[in-house]
Amino acid sequence: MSVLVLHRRRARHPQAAACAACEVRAAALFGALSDDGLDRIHAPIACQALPADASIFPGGTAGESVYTIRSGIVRFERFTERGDRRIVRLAGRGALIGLEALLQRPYLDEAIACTPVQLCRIPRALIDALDDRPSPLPRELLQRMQRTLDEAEAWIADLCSGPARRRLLRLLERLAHHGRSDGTIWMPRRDEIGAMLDMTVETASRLVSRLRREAVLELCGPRSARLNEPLLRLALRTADAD
Amino acid sequence: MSVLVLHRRRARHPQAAACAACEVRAAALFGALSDDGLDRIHAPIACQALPADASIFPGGTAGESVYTIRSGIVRFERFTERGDRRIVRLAGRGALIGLEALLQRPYLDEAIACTPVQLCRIPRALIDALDDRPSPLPRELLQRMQRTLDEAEAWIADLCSGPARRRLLRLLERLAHHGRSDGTIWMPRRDEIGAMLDMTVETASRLVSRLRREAVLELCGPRSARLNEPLLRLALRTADAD
DNA sequence: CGAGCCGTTGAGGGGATTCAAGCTCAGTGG
DNA sequence: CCACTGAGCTTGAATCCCCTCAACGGCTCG
Repeated sequence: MSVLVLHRRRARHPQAAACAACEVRAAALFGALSDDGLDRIHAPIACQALPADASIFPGGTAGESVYTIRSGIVRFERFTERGDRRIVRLAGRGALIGLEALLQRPYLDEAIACTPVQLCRIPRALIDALDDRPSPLPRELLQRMQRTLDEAEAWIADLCSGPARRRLLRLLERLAHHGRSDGTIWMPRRDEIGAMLDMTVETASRLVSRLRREAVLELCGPRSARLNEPLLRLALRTADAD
Repeated sequence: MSVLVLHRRRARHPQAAACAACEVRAAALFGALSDDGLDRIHAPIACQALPADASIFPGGTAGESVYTIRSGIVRFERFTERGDRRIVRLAGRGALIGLEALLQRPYLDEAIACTPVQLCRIPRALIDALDDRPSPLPRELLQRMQRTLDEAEAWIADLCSGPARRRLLRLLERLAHHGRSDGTIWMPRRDEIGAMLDMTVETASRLVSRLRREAVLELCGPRSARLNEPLLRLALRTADAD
């Protein structure tokens, strides 16, 4: 790993020149910045090369940098609620990873090099300095998009893994969070369950019927149901145990 | 559907008052805006109520508005490459949907009301007006996050659906896009394939071996392989046919 | 050389799909 | 009024895909 610490000069900033000349610039974050904007960068950008299987950042830790991938492939790993490993994303050349750092959030997943990778590590302070107007809207938008992305990855981890019964229980758990004020939830049609959880209507129907017999679920109306949340949690724990 | 067309007044803008009083304001987009920012809004915001199963916007069309969900649940549907329907996301109260409009992109998925919903339709021009600084960075960031989200949803649609063989073929197709200059691709270990596609190492191994016998794939080195792309496409079409 | 990781292959069982039939219920028209 | 119809849900039986458990070979290490 080589660290380039660069200082501001009269004429043109050397890091700006380096980024302008960077082969992945067009695809990378600063491709959208003018040369003038690049000149304003005077914080250190660390270029690092990592071997395959090296961890770029661990999941759950406070992020202080974003990274652009100059070459190689990076995967994002997390553990499902049940506890087994799941890869939820791949990122390749030109991708900007670790965006959580911009929002002062912990990294969601562990990022691991699939192949040898070359990265540019960009401290958060640097981007903050480029975006110094007190403008709440972009930040709010970024937070929202980040949350949406979080949920998409959680969907992959929770609703696309394991046997059908567990996926359905996880879905019901989520629907409970969107519950109505009268304690009922939106109950999808069987084919909608199938489209969410990748199963056939028959399987969905069988599983729902079974949950009904187990009193986890009580149907009230065509697209409405009532959950027995303690029993749901119990069923989830049992399904996770094995 | 009721449309509120509001005009600027001397004192405080009525839409600003409406948004300030909105019950979901804390969770919604303009929660982060100051009252002063809200006063700057003078474009029409349409509040609409839709019944269950109504389409909010179709997939693939140019988006002109974002929406906040005031109540209800919305699902996002698309069709997998194979052609069957897949629900890739759910959004509930307070969520901001249709962000593609801010980036002048077509909506990715069709958004459909699961329950009766109440929405606030916010024209793109309104948000653009609030963010009038010519600042390339936030827009670039938004685009990147949007692309990441797109890929996450495509992952759900392609890599979490259907039989194991098809999921593996789709994965290989993606890895080909990240191919190295010498024509080889990064070949994941069998347990990594398992973590990406939710299958066991044994299944992954069997399928890889079979693709090798079919000459779709040729292993060269421990984590490197060469694809026969015509055969890969053929295999994909065959797997999609049934 | 034994230990451990990684990949492969086999046998058996279980879970999900497929194919099929029957059910309820709302809407329709004779 | 009531058969008719179709949509949505349920259940059964047979099949098949994938998982589990198990054993084995190649390979790199200490």
